[in-house]
Amino acid sequence: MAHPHPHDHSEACPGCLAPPEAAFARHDHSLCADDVLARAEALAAAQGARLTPVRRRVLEILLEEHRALGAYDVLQRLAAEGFGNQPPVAYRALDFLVDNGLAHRIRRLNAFAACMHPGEDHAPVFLICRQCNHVAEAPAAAVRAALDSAAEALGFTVERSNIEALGLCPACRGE
Amino acid sequence: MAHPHPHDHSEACPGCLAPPEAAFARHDHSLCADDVLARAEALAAAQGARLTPVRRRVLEILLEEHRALGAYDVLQRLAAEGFGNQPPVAYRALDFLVDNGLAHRIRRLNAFAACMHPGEDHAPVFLICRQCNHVAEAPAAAVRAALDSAAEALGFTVERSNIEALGLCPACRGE
DNA sequence: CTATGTATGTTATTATATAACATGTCAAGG
DNA sequence: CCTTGACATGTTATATAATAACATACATAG
Repeated sequence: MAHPHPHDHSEACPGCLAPPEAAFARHDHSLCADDVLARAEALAAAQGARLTPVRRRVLEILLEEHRALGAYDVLQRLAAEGFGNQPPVAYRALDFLVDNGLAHRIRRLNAFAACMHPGEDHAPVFLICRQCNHVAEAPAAAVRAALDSAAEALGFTVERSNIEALGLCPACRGE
Repeated sequence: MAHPHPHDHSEACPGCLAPPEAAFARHDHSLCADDVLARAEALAAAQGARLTPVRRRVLEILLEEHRALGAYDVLQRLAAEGFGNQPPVAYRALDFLVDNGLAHRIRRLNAFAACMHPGEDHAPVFLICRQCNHVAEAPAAAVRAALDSAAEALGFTVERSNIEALGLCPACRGE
């Protein structure tokens, strides 16, 4: 985690949490990003999903940024790089990533974030700092279990869930 | 719960769960609605919040319907009844209700639902049936506790949260 | 090669939400 | 009584987010 690197971020890093404790701590995000990208590629191959240039690029963009990005933010980046500049271009790529477990949609923000645990079949919980807008993907098997059992008590079967929390990250809390 | 009443619904009822088990069961929703409305009024008075005609009407509309309503759905109803017919009219009333704990926003649906437990300081979890679109507000102290502890492990303080699950309600699961 | 499924490009439209300012209402203090 | 200030509502306009529908390209199995 302490490593010389051309792309060394000075801010806290949002979604990363190779060790969960590091989610909001300063660290070299590019290492996570590289790792995630590699795993995403392997995963896509394994699933028979085609990680085409646009899709891959969108994932890279999500990984670069230290927060969730709106579809139109992504689109702007794509357009600047010679990809299509119409909304469906961004939405299609984002939908693909979400459908294949490579990104998450954060409904509270109308935004998207790269998944930091592709292929791990995790139950993501998002912690959104209202101050600095950083987003962390927290491990939440326990939360998901509680949700399942609350639902089961009512005879409801959970297929997908989104669990999002707004609050203060450690850094902003300190101030 | 088995009671003669002019407004006796034939469908399952969404948000109600005086006993939680009844959430998706058939029951006379109008009793819940009346009760909730009365409690909402008391609550508003206690908080010094003004439950004006539009606001009250919006709450009634939310209580009538057996699912979450979009702001524009509500607006349409309001307009038909002689209230303003511009988006801010609906959004302001809805925002008021949400801010005062009388309604919830369901982000997955871009919609709003009346709170079935006004004033109880509950941690709402929403169960959304993808088949019939009914929405239930489940008790979820355990879920919220799990979320808090997951967040705390990362040094994150949760202020607000939205926990939503998509799946199949008992009725639709049976088919 | 060529047919077929999938991906992308493009135009247009729909859906959701808010900014900004004008007008009205109502109750507390003069 | 009246006026003033806070809050609520009305209204115009616009911002932001998402999708429908169709055309074109492109890869790959047959």
